[in-house]
Amino acid sequence: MAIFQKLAAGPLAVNELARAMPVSRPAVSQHLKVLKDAGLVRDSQQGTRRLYRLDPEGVARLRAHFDQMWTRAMGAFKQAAEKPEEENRHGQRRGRGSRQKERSRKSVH
Amino acid sequence: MAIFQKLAAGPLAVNELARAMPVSRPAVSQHLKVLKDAGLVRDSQQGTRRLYRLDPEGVARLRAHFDQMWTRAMGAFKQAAEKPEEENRHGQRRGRGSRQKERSRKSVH
DNA sequence: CCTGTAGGTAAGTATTCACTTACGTAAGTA
DNA sequence: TACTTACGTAAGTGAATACTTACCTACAGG
Repeated sequence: MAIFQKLAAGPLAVNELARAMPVSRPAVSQHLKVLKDAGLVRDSQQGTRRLYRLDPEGVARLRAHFDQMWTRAMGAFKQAAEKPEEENRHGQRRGRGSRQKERSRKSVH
Repeated sequence: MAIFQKLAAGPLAVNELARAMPVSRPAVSQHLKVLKDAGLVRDSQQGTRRLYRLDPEGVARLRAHFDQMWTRAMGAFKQAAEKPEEENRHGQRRGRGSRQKERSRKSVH
């Protein structure tokens, strides 16, 4: 997020980013790779340096994704608050005499 | 996030959540604790069970936080795109003859 | 009371993460 | 051609995370 926010101010080379942060340059490179894979930044060769900048499209996509999540969450929530019937007071019975003491799924150890 | 989204559909007890997930009940409890500390969910005793539901206020706060981030980022970005002068073509010179081979800050090991 | 269901918490462990150092390569520059 | 700056990537490592099992307490019903 720190990198993301710095890039918001304009394109920067890896070195410039790294110099303004408490971590090494390779660390920054690795973060940039993740951001790039996520489509949040783009890079361009610029002589021997490599300029990174935000990718507005990717950012917009992510933002939309979150917005949808909040909206969905609050929408469904409000709806559930209006009719507090249903969705409750059920579901305790276990599969008929299943005596297991709360076992895990998964776990193969 | 999975828990969050399930809760969006309405209040649920820990058991009900856990049954719908690939992890154990205690794991769910721990996540709920984190969500609660973050102000995203609230809980209420209901007989022997404990119902968890989203906390609209906390959710709204987080949402606002993100919105602000997107807005700031894109705002600054757009502004920087309009005047592509400055903010570039500078910053390569190192402190005059500093011969260190790229050292780290931090690292005390 | 005694028993069974619900659920929080402690302790231990495997997995994931974020960094670091060490190299290796490309592009400008003398 | 040799040197230097800028970067990416591999390998290794410590710390943080996300689980698991094992307990322990609270409430509800017979």
